[in-house]
Formats: sequence, C-alpha cells, structure tokens
Amino acid sequence: MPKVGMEPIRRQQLIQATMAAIDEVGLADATVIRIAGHAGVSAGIISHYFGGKDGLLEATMRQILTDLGDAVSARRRSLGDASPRAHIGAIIDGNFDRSQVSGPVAKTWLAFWASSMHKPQLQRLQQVNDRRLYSNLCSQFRRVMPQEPARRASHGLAATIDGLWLRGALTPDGLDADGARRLAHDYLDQLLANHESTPVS
Amino acid sequence: MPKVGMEPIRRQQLIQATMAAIDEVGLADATVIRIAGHAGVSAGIISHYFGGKDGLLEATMRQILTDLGDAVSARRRSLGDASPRAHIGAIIDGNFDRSQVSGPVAKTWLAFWASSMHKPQLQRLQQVNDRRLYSNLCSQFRRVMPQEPARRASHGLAATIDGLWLRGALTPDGLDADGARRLAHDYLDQLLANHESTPVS
DNA sequence: AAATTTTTATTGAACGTTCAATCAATAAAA
DNA sequence: TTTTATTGATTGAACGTTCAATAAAAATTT
Repeated sequence: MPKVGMEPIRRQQLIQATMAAIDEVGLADATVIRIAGHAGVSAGIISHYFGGKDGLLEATMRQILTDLGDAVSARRRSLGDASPRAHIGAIIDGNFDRSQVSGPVAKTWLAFWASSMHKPQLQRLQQVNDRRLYSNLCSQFRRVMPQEPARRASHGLAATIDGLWLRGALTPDGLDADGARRLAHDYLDQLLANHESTPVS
Repeated sequence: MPKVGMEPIRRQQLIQATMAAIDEVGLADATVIRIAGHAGVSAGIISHYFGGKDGLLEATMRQILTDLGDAVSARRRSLGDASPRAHIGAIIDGNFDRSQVSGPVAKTWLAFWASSMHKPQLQRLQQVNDRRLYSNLCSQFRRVMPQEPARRASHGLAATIDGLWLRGALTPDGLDADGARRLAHDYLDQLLANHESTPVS
C-alpha cells in the first residue's frame, strides 16, 4: 500500500519491532524475518530503509541512547544552577525514566552492551554515551569536592546505576524503577555527606 | 594421538578455548571450528565430550561461576565468626579476585549474562549464583541492622559489584581490580556507618 | 472528471553463505 | 588384536541479501 512519506513511519516501526523481537527471543534469534513480522512488513524492507540488518541494529541502539540522553536533559534543563545534589539527582531520575526501564528497552540495552564489545560501530556509540554520563556526574561533584574524590564518586555512582539496570534487565518482573532510584539517591547522599564542610542538619 | 584418560584434559582445554574465542570475537562469532582451533583439536570433538555446542557453553558458564564461588569461599573460610564488615569485605574481594577479572573471563561472563535472558539453562545457573551472593550479603548485614535496610544494602552493594564488572568488561584496558575493590569497600563502609549504634572513632 | 502515465513502496522467491552436527575412516595406545 | 581417541568431509537447516515483479498512489494528460 504505497503512500508517500512512509520512510519515517517505517523506520520507527522497524526500530520498535527490533526491540520487541530482542525482548522476545534475544539478539541472537532476532532474525530479519521475525523483526519484519513484528512490524507487519516483509523482510526485504529492512535492507531498503537501513541498508541491511546491521544498519537497523545501529539505529535501534542510537535511539535508545538518544532517548536516555533526552530524559536526562529534560529533567536538568529546568534546574538552572541549582545544587549539585539536584543536578545529580536529575541525572539519576533520568536514567530510571519510565520510558527507559520497560522490559524491551532494558533487555535490548543489555544485549547491545554485550554486543558492543566486539562491534566497533556499537562500541563507539556506547563510549560516547558513557563519557557523557561520567563527565556530567564529574562536573557536578567537582563543585563540592576535589578532583580525585569527584572522579571516584562519579565512577562509583555510574557503576551503581549500570548495575541496577543490569540486574533489572534480568529480573523476570523487570526493573523496580522506584526502588532503584531510591537506592541510587541514598548512595548519592552518602557520597555528598562525606565531603560536606557545613553540615546543615 | 589417542592416549587414555584424555577426557578431563580435553574438557578443560575446550572450556578455556571457549573463553579465549569469546574474548577474541564475541559469543555470536565463537563457532565450534574457532573454539576447537584455539584448543588445537578438530570441531567434532566438542560434540563428543559435551554433546554439542550448547553443552560446552553451559559447562563454561558453570566453571566461571564455580571459580567465583570458590574465590569467595576461600577468603571467608578463615574468618570464622569475624565481623560482618570482614565477611562482606571478603565477599567483595572474592568477586574481584585476579582469576575472575581477566579480560577473557570478564567478557565471557558478560556475554553469558546477556545470553541467559533467553536461555533457560543459563538463566538457572545465573539465578543460583545471584541468590547466593544476595543471601550471603543479606545474612551478614542482618547482624548489624534490621531486615529491610539489610535487604536494601545487599541489593545496592550487589548492583555496585555487578556494575563495576560490567564497566570493567567494556573498558579497553580491562577492569581495574584494585580501584573497583576500593570503591566497593568505601560503599560498604558507608552502608555500615548508617547503622552503627556505637560510633567508635 | 476520466483516463493515462509516472513515481513510490513493497513483496517474496531465489541465491550464496555459514553453521552445528554426524559418522565412517583412521591412527595411536593398550 | 582390541580399545580408545580423533579427524574432517558431508549434510541439512537457517540466515541475510538481492532484485524482478507488483500494486497502489500521485501526477499528468485528455
């Protein structure tokens, strides 16, 4: 049923179908036929719009990382020059945003993470995202502590966030976003408390 | 060159070769021919000793988890009824044991983790290991805090350990075991400090 | 407004490749 | 001579990609 302007629609459908297929049977068994079936189209269309299966997988990972970045940015934009705690809290909340922690997204994210160890194209995306999270955390921690402790705090908090995702992806019931957020915030409070020069309460 | 009693030797060789192959090209491209090549044998031998490729992969994951459990047990055995901090510290150290954090092992571990989302056999192994870590942590935290905080502390510390592994597997230079251990110990100290009824220093 | 042509979107069978598994043949040790 | 260990060519299944054929919409002409 050829109607003009299908490209953006099909691209989005196929990216969603990719996540659905990976959620269903894993990356290894997410064949082009299965993905196309989820989108209600034929297999050939994937090569037409993405140049091949690899192009579709890369586009899917890029979408996940873009959504993640947007979720963080949206929460930080309204903060202005608020406290480091507020900014880092927003980063945490953005990382556990609803749209990011659904079963399909979490499983796809983990599958890509593992796959990126040996696919340069995916590894590049992964590292860009990683460094953005780390440097955002670091520059906020730097406002209340010296460089070396700030680096350690950033590394620890980033690891905790990723670890909670990792465990959430494997849990049958999916990630408990509220519980994870609370845990990360508690950790953040403790990291900050260690470097407070003027204890308030 | 048929000599009697080759079975345990070949099994070990093939398990090591599996990790080497996954480290080299990833789980998706770790074919039986490549694995057999790493062990210096022919592909057919894999089906002979492990019943098929799946059997070899399961044996490899089982070995990684067994080694991990042994590394933890060995450090705790000499502790007797020492402090919770000492026991949990030993669990942390065991998880960042030298034999566990080498590039091949870390990458294989992550590959299996992702794969276990959709392979019941691997998922079972994964969950047994997971619950062991969690309940070990929990029973130690319980000695110094109520049940609910102990659960939260265990979940948080387990997530941090896994997160450090995850990031270590992806880092080009491999996991910085000492740095990771220090971070996990700092987190542990903070978790315990929040529930100390008799502040000593 | 009807008929025609052009453009765009889509299909799905065919093709070449790659993989794990099999098993008859082989060779060294017992 | 018997037993045990190992090989590697073969087989069948499954995969991603390609491309000629098709069909619907849009544009153009009558």
